[in-house]
Amino acid sequence: MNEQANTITIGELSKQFDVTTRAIRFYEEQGLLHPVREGTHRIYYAKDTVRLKLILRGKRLGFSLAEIKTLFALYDTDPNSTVQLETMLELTQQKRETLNQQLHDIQMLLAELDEVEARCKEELLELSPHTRGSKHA
Amino acid sequence: MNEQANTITIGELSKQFDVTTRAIRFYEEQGLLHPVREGTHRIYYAKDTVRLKLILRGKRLGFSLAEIKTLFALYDTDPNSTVQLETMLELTQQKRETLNQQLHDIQMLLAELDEVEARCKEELLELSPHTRGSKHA
DNA sequence: AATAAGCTTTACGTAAACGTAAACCTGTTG
DNA sequence: CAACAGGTTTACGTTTACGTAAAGCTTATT
Repeated sequence: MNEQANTITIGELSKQFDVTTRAIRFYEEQGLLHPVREGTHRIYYAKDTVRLKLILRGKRLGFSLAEIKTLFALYDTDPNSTVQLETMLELTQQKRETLNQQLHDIQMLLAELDEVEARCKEELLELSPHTRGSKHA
Repeated sequence: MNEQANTITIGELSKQFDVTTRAIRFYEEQGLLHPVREGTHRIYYAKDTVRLKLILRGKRLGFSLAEIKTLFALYDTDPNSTVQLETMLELTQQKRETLNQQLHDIQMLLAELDEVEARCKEELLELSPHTRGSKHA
């Protein structure tokens, strides 16, 4: 009867985000997740799933787990130290630059994909002229 | 006096793009670069530097070298096969989806950075109220 | 009680992307 | 010619991010 609503097990979390339990435990090992224990078992709250979502987003952007950890530090910083706050602002600035660089890169790549596609479709038209409706060559 | 204009050595290429010569040779080993040989030495033409630029851009976006290689295949495809052209279109479509996902991820992250920054600046103001012009706490 | 499903830790294996070192060649400059 | 800068191959080492067992709990169900 121990069903604490809004908590889930590692298996459920695993299915929700389509990552292995091994990966989830590894993220914890690296200090990216801090599930509560119920006996020996891990239980995850909503805030943990938010974290996991952020981890996966970071990974999709090519960030290392270490980098993601420093990003988390931004959120978790104790807001009582002026120095820490200023350090944090520097960090956000750095990340911002990285992200803007990536934005630029993506736009370039998308443009190049456009070219390739256009070139490609042209040649397809040349290869099958006047044969409206005929699929495959 | 062997100065073929518009060709460069591996060392020069290395400096231009701030990558090690080891990395450059590794990319060649993986089939991403194909420099001409002059005796035993590698020489690079403009098209090679373009390739390297693309490699680095891909890496910044978190693509693996293998994925970058398939991207290159898009450019190099022989435009005589309808099947190949269609395969290519599928590939560009896939990459496009990945890139759009990344675009979305970046926008989310940037928004979150905005929040962190705002929160952070507010707290800095609270910590040093009325003390206009005073740096460092 | 016994079995299965799901959890736990521990530990060795692996692919990717180079780093680093050794040992050698080659062109040129003092 | 000797030394040095920069190139070459070969090969083993390293980090990251897990995969893949193995072997043993724990909890629900039969």
